[in-house]
Amino acid sequence: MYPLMSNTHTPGAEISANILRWYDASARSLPWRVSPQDRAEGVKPNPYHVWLSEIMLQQTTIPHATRYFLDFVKRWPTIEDLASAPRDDIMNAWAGLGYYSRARNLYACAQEIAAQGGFPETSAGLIKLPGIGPYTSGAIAAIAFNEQVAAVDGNVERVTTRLLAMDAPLPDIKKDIKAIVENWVPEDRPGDFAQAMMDLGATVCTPRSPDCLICPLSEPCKARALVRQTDFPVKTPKKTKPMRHGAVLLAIAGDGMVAERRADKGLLAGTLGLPTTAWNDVPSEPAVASDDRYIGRVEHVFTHFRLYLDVYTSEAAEALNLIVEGEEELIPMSELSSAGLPSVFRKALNLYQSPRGT
DNA sequence: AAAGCGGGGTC
DNA sequence: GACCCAGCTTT
Repeated sequence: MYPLMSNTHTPGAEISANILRWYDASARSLPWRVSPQDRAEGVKPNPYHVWLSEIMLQQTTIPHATRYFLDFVKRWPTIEDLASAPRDDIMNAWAGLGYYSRARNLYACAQEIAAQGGFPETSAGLIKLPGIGPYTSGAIAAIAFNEQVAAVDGNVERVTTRLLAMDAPLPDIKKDIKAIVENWVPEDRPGDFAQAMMDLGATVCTPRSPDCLICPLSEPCKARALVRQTDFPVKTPKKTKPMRHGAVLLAIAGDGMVAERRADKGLLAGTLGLPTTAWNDVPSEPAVASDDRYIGRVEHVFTHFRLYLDVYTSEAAEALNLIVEGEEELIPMSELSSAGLPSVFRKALNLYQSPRGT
């Protein structure tokens, strides 16, 4: 009846059986996860928790995202709570987590789901929602709704390209990997299988030093047979990051500091920002003489450039060619640490509050 | 297909 | 320094 399952001795069936056996004994315990034992007893994952964790974990490590996840579910226990909160509250709570379009899409997605009365329960329905792409739709559908679908993230790419010694570079073979892994997804435990593949990649089949001696897939692994484990996956080379330079103003007025909500598009879109100049490709001359109006310089690495930012106090305002983005707010100094500044501005603030050499 | 988009950890 | 991380969206 199921062509792919007609032969239980296919490599795929063996792979899923071995990895699920390993997962039952070695699954990581995570706040948003239902353990394989609990799942076997009928415990269902909370789709809201699965979705929220998946969005937070896009290109983000578990230690970094976990605190945010716990804060969010405590503050907004249901997706309806999240959907009815002010958008800036979500933006501020996301500050420091990065990739802020995720926060904007999180809010938009929550509102769509609340309006629909609940989550779509298929990957085809999920992928239409903002912030949910090929990986996340598969992950939520498999983990929360047991759809027989593959969730191919960086871990799964690594495990699969090693297992099959796939020489073609990523991201060209993303779709090939998805099609291959989809054939391994077991009928009865798609959610556990998805999490098992990710756990294996994160804890055993690691990027630099895979622990093949404890790997449940070491026997069929072609990369191991070739002793070329770390040659996979092959990736197209990345461009080197250019440098940019600019200045930021710490405008202290009375008991507060001037900040502004940044524009809805582009870098750090929708976050709370400090007044800043344009960020240029060439170093600019100091706006004021080296005196007490100049605090120092901070460095921050973004996805596609490295920024050097000179930090000045209020008195330098007229000397700087500041960009006016939105409506200014005066944030009380006592609330600044929890106001939702992204990391680059937090670094500038920290330099002022605890000066150090540059 | 390529570029834009954060931030922190590791070796 | 380079690489990695439960990638998505826009061009």
